[in-house]
Amino acid sequence: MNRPRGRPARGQGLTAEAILDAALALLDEGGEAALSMRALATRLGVTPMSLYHHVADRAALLAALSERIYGGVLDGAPDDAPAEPALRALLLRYYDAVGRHPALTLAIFAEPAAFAGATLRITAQLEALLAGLTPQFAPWRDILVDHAHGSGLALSAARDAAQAKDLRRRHEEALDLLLGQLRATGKHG
Amino acid sequence: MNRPRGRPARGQGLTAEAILDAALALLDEGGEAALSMRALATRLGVTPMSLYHHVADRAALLAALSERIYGGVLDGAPDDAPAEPALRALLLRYYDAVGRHPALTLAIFAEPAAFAGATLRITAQLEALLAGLTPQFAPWRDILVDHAHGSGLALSAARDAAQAKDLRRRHEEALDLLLGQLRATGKHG
DNA sequence: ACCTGAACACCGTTCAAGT
DNA sequence: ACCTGAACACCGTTCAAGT
Repeated sequence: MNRPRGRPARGQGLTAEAILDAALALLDEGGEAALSMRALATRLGVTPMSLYHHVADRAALLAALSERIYGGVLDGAPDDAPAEPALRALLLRYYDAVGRHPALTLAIFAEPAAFAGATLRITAQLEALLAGLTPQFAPWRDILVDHAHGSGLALSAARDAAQAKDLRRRHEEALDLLLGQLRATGKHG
Repeated sequence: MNRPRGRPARGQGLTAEAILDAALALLDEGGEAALSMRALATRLGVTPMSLYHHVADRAALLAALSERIYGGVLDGAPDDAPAEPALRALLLRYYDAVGRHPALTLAIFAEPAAFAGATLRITAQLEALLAGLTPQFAPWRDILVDHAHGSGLALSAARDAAQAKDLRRRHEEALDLLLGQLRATGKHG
């Protein structure tokens, strides 16, 4: 394509924000394979190399997306709420984040470098809440996180919105089953 | 490279077996990114195109690997054993398969076509065993499978064999915690 | 500072040709 | 039947050059 080279005349050039928006859209639409630096550049109407002025490389792009999506999971959580409803709400927000962006989640699983920021903070918050409910917080932390992951990823196989809603309802029931067990264990364990 | 072209003189040419062995080794050593058709061909001392006479494409290769690894999980399970120990043994064999080949597991997650054979049979067997233990088999099936996945994948972050062993012990404890809850639920639920 | 084209070392897969 | 080289349409990333 014959695009003018050099810096564009006006100030509205490429931004990290716009790159992340487009990258997330590619990921959501076509899975990890669809998110290539070249496809991303094409979608933004730019050459692939322009991207490297705003993100270090593809791994950093995934890490930034992880921060954007999973960072939001911890926002808006009142810290004066009782532990159990707070735990339940946090887990459902996490499940929803996984379910909305399964390809991102899978990509992060394979990219240990992206497993640094928001996901660790979520785990820490989870542990803090669990510590107030049961002495055995480590196994419960794993069980609950794994369940959110697996159940959220399964959401991507839903045929339509109705089935997705049904899956979410069943996830919520299973979560309540687990939280009921946790409550029983916490009391006499 | 100057390799003789055409069919090799003796009968010991490339086999699907040898391709799967090498593919699994690449996957285990370097993750999904390391398993390219070209790297696989190089490791086997062959041109990339030779592979296509034995496997349809990369997706079929992953599906065949899935069948090899997860097919073994169901083998050697006596069907006259009581449901609970049979369930426990099946889940631990599944966990071990995931833990031994995390990259394969992750690759299959992203490749819906590979989610056909052995994994579905494992789920079916799990459901059959659970049906004898609790009326609520669907949520427990999800909880137990998700836990095996998550915990097995976490195994790949272990620094050494000692830590891996410790993680496995903790997984087993968490599994027994869940099975204890399941037993309690089954009785009065 | 930010964008460009050209280049390098890769991919998966198809095709026509060898034996 | 099974292997080959050449080709096509892709990758991520680096570099030197433009404005």
